[in-house]
Amino acid sequence: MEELDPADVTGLSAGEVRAARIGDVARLAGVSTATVSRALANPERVSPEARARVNAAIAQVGYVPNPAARTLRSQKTRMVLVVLPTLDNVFFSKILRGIEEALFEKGYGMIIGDLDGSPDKEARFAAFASAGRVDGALLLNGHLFGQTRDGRGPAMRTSVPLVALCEAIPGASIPQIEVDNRAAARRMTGYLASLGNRRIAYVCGPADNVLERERFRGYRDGLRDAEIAFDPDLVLPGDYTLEAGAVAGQAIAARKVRPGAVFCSNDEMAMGLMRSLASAGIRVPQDISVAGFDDIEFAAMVEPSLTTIRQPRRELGRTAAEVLVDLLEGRPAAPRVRLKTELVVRASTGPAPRKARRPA
Amino acid sequence: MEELDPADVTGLSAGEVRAARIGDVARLAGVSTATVSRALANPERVSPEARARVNAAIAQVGYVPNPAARTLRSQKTRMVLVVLPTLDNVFFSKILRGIEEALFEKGYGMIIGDLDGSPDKEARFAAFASAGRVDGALLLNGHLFGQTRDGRGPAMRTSVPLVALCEAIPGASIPQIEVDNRAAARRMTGYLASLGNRRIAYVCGPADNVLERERFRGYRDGLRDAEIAFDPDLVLPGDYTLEAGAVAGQAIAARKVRPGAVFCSNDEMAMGLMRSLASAGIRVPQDISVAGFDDIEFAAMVEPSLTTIRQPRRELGRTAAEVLVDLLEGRPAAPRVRLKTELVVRASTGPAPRKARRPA
DNA sequence: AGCCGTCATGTAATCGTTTACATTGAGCTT
DNA sequence: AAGCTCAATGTAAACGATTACATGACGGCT
Repeated sequence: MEELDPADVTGLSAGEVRAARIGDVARLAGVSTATVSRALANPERVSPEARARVNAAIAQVGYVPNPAARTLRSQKTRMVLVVLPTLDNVFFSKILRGIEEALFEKGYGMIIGDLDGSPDKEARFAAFASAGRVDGALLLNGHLFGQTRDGRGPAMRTSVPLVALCEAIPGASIPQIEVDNRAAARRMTGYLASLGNRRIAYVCGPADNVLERERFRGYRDGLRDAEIAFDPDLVLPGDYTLEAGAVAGQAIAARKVRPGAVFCSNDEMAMGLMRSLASAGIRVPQDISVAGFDDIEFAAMVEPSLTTIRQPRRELGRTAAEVLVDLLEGRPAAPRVRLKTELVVRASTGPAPRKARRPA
Repeated sequence: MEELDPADVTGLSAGEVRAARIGDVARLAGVSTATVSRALANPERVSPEARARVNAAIAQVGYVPNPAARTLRSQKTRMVLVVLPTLDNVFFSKILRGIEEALFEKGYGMIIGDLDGSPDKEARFAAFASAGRVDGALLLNGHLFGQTRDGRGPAMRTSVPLVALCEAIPGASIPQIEVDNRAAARRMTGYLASLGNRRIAYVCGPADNVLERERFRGYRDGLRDAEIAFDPDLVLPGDYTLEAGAVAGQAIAARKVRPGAVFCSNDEMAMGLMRSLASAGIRVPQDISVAGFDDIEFAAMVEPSLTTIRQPRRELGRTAAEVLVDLLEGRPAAPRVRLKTELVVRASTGPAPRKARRPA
């Protein structure tokens, strides 16, 4: 263990009494503040000699531009607000990481807005954004950000560039980065059918969720492809939590005639469901196949490991951040990006049980 | 599905052409800008009549103070930087949520700094903080934030209030909010011993991690309590990831003489380890008991469910944020807070296997 | 030689607040 | 009635950058 000087343990203490300002640099370099500013923003507009003197002066006094002054004058914050339904969900963490990475590279900071199911917070974040504290926002929720119930956001004044992720907003005129949820769900349903299943249950996410609607549509597409009639009794409610999956699992376990496969709209629910089935003595995949969606880290680690749809989460975040920055810096931005998914077959799915198998 | 006007889908468009300024409010209310400013910051310092007129004017023009101007003048940003090792870890998400919650209530915003193992980023975040973009910082990493290798942070000028969480920094003079990792690990080790185990393995976190050192000490304390000699062969390296746990599990499975219990320094590793053991046909808890640390959500959902130490993660975040705000607003701040942990016994631990049992 | 465009630089206005200091008048004291 | 205090308000100077506009020097062209 290294020795530490408690007085300087933060690394943030000491040094000059007051921070150097642009004027200090200018004086030291023998130029005007305008030249210093230009040397920083447009080096090519300043003579090499002046530039060198300015850089030397900056290094000497350890000048760091004051962001508040910059923002006040230029109206640019180099900050992005990221609005998400909840921080408390592994699904978002990797996306966030992708966002953070990309923003960091471009010199932007990230401010997190955790909605946490509260409309209150939504309004406050919207006000925050439109008060000019950020240059733009990334929306990971499918709602119409900043709209009040009466359809008129009173705090909204300035137009803030937005990019939506994950839960595409239908008809919205803002760029959207998404995964083809519908096609992926269709593919998974088809795969479950190909195992010999005729009774394929579906555990839903929240009904008001745009992304969920897409997945559900994909499920129905897949049934149609396999010429299986849609059966509302095989659709169970859920809300993307482990608990909801557990509840759905209990419901299924309690049934007399069970589905041969259950497609859960996300991995957490699939895991909760498998847990309930195990408690009820139902074997996966011998008695029932279970599939999820998202491919979170734990999906490979549960017993049995979970068949699921892999989404390029980090990529999703990166791309969204890049598109937003393009937008912010006046470059043409892709209006809509679709990223590919992948069907990951693991141990939680297998041939349909005999009795549930499609007759010849 | 509700009908949307695509033109106003963002909720952020339209309205007045330019945002109202304090001068507009002042003119409308028939007072000076100073009075408006005071009515906002210290309502009791203006007459009730003036206050009423100001409030009416604010409502009428939809005035929102410009944060950059405010910050420039007052040197307060009402922003806090949260530095963490990685966003990509469920352990942090609940802490973050607690932080976000508390900060939000106090009217502060949160900026995320994901270190992602890069010293580069650390320096940049430190520069960011000391450039005055935040009022203070919350450290979820055990490092000395902002110190460069040579011990002198060149970008560091101003002293930024800090509060450390999770990985306490020994000898540091900043407030620390922590869990008694050592006592908790001791307790768990004692519990495993009480099941009849003499050979209790330990899977480590990263060696340079302060919190890890505490847990390891607790493990040794626990061995001593049970009068079990410390055996270095029973200590396996790890880094808090699922993969590291899986590797440790393979190592253990390959041994001729196996431990009766394995205490993993976090839940992810315990889950990876159980996965490997299962693949090797070793039964948990009949052949080996496995315990984790943290009690992440998934701990209750794996098969078998995991015995672990519950940490009040959200509370941890909340408390840290509150202490920091106290510090920022000049109130006396608690120099050190210790939160209680809880031993959660689930299905992954059970009586030691016969042959491993302590003689008489 | 005179004119003009270009380049490098400087001067000073500007961004929108907060707040130190000044001013006013009302109410009290002596 | 003069003097004093205090509350309420106003005036104007910061805060620290960016940037429109002005300036001067230089070189090329006619």
